[in-house]
Amino acid sequence: MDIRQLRYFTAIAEEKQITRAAKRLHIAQPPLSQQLKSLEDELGILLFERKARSLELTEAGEVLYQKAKHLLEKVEEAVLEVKEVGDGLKGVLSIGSVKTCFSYIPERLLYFRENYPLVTFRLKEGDSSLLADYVRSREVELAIVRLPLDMEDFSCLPLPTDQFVAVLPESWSVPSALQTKQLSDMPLMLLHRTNGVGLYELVVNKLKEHQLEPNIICDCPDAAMLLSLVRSGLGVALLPKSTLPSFSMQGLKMVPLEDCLIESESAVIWLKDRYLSKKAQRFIETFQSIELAADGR
Amino acid sequence: MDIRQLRYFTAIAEEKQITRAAKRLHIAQPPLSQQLKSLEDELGILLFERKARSLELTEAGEVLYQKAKHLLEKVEEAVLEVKEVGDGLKGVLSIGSVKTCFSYIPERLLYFRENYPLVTFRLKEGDSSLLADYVRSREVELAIVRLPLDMEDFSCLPLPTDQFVAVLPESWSVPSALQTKQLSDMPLMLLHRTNGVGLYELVVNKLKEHQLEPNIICDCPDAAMLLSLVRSGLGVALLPKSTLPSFSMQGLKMVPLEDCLIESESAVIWLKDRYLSKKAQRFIETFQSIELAADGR
DNA sequence: GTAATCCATACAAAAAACGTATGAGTAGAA
DNA sequence: TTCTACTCATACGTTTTTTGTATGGATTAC
Repeated sequence: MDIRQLRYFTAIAEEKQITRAAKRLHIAQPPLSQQLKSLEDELGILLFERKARSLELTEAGEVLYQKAKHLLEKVEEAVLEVKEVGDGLKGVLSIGSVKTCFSYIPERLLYFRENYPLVTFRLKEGDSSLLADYVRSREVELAIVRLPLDMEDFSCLPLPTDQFVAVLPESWSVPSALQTKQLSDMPLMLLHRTNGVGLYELVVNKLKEHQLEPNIICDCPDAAMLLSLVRSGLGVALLPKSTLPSFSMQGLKMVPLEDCLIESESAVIWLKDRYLSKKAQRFIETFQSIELAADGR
Repeated sequence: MDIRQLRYFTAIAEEKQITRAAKRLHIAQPPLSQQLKSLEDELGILLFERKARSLELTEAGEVLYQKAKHLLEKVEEAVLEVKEVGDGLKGVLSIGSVKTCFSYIPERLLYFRENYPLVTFRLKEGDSSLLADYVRSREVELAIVRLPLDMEDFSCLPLPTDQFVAVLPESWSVPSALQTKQLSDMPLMLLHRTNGVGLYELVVNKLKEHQLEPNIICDCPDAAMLLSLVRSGLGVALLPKSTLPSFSMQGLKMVPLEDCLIESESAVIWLKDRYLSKKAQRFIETFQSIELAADGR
C-alpha cells in the first residue's frame, strides 16, 4: 500500500467515478482503474461495489476511506511541521552565554522571536571555556563568549569590542575618570575562569606591557560575587562595560578608564564545518543584522 | 513522499546507519542512500547529520521520525481493520425478518456470533413485501420472509417448510386434531400483508381448491394482535407453526391440522447478482449449515 | 436503435526503484 | 605514519512499476 494509492482511492470515493477522479488527479482513466484494482488485490477485498452508473463504497471501503482521509491529513500535517522545523521556523534553540555578556541577550531574543515566534529557547550559562565545551559536545548549538578563546573548532561572529571600566565602592572618594596607571595603586579584583586562559590573563598582560604591576587581591569566576565584594569596600573591579547592565549598581560607582588600554572582545561561536540547524543560522543572521543596524547609528 | 520511503527512513533512524538499515530491509545500500536523499530533497531539508561513523537525526529528522513511526502504526492498523471488515469478520449486519419467522432468528444469531464475535446486528421487521423493498433499497442486506414472493430480484435460501396449525381459544372445547374441512365451519382469522400477495391468498386459494368456502372474519398484519383476538374467543387463527414460539400461548391452544393441506415456505433472501458483503455471505453459510445439521437429525 | 458514458483490458512507453561496481572519506590498528 | 576496515555517495545498466493510448463490452439516455 502506498500514499499515492490512498490518494487515488479517496479521489474515487469522493467522485464516485473513476473517470471523474482521474480528471481530478490529472491522470488517465485506465491507470486509475488499475491502481484501484491493485489496491483491492493487495487487501484481498472489494472496496467498491460496481453499480451501473457509479461506484459505491462497500462497508470495508467506507472504513478505509475514513482511515485514509485521516491518514492523508496526518501526512500533510507531518510534512508541514517537519518543513517548519527544518527551515528553522520552529523548534528549541539551545544557547549558552557567559554572564558578563548576558546584556546582549534580551534585546536580541526579543527581536528574534518577533520574526520566528515558534522558536523557543534553552539557555545555559558558564564561563567561556565551559561554554566552548558545551558547544563541542552539542549541549548548546551556539554560545556568546568572551575572547580570547581557542577558536580551532569554531566559527564565530564577533560582537562589538567593549571597554573595560573600573567599579569602585560608592563610599570611596571617586574621581570621574581614571588613568590606567592609577590602577596599580589600587586593590584590584578580576574575573577569572575556572580553567583556561581568558580576561584575567588579558588584563594582567596588558598592564604588564605598560610596566604596571597590578595589585590583584582577588579573582573570582562570578561577576555578581565580585561586585558584592566591591560593594563591601574590598577593592576595585575591572570589568567589560557591557557586563554591568545585568547587575544592580547600588552602592557601586562605575568609572571609565580615560586612556582605555584594555578592551574586551566577545563573539557568538558555533561548531565549524558541522551541521548547524536552520534556526541557529537564523539566530546568527539576526545577531548580524542587529550589529549592522547598531553600526549604522 | 511514500510509505516505503517512511519505512526506509525509520529503519535508518533506528539503525543509525544506512548499511545496517539496508540489511534489515533486505535491499542493497545504494538504493537506500538514494531514497533517503530523494526524501530529503523532496522535503527540502536535511534529516540526518552525517557524522563520521553514524548518522544522527537532525531536529527536523527527529520530528519526522516520531510522526512516521506513528503514521506507520496507523497504516498497519487501518489495513488490518479494513481486512477484517472486508472478510466479514467485523461490521454491522442489517437483517430484516417477518415476525412470524422470528423464531428462526435467536438460535442462528447466537451460533453466528460464536464464530464472528465482532459482527453486530441491526434488525428490522415488517411484512414480507415491505422487507423485500428494504432489501431492494439496501436498508437491509438480507431478510427472512414468508413465500410466496416475487423473486425476480432475489437469490434465496429456502428454510424448512412449515405446517399451518390452528390456534383456538383455550376455553373452547377443542379436539386434539382438526380436519381441514372442519375449518370451513369456524370463524377464521388470517394474517394479511399490508400490500402484495402472501399467506392470506395462499390459504384462501388452498381452501377453495378443496371446495371449502372459508369463513374469514378478520385479517390482520400482526400476529400478536391476531392471537389476542383468538384469546378473546373471537375465532380461530391459522398460522405457520414456527410463528408460535415467539408468542405467549396463555389462554390459547394449538391444534395441528390432521390432513395438513396447507404449508408455508420461508426463505432468506438477498439481492441477486449484486454485491453482497462477506459478513452477509457468512451469515447465509451459517444458516445453511444449521439447516443441514437439523436435517441430519 | 443509436449515441453517449463508463469501466476494464491489452500493449507500448516512460519513470522509478533496484543491484553491482567503484570511489572518497574517516576511524582504529599496526 | 601507513594500512586496513568500514561507511556513505555516485555512476550506470537492469528490472519493475506506473502511466498513456487504443479498444472493446456493458449500460443508460435519447
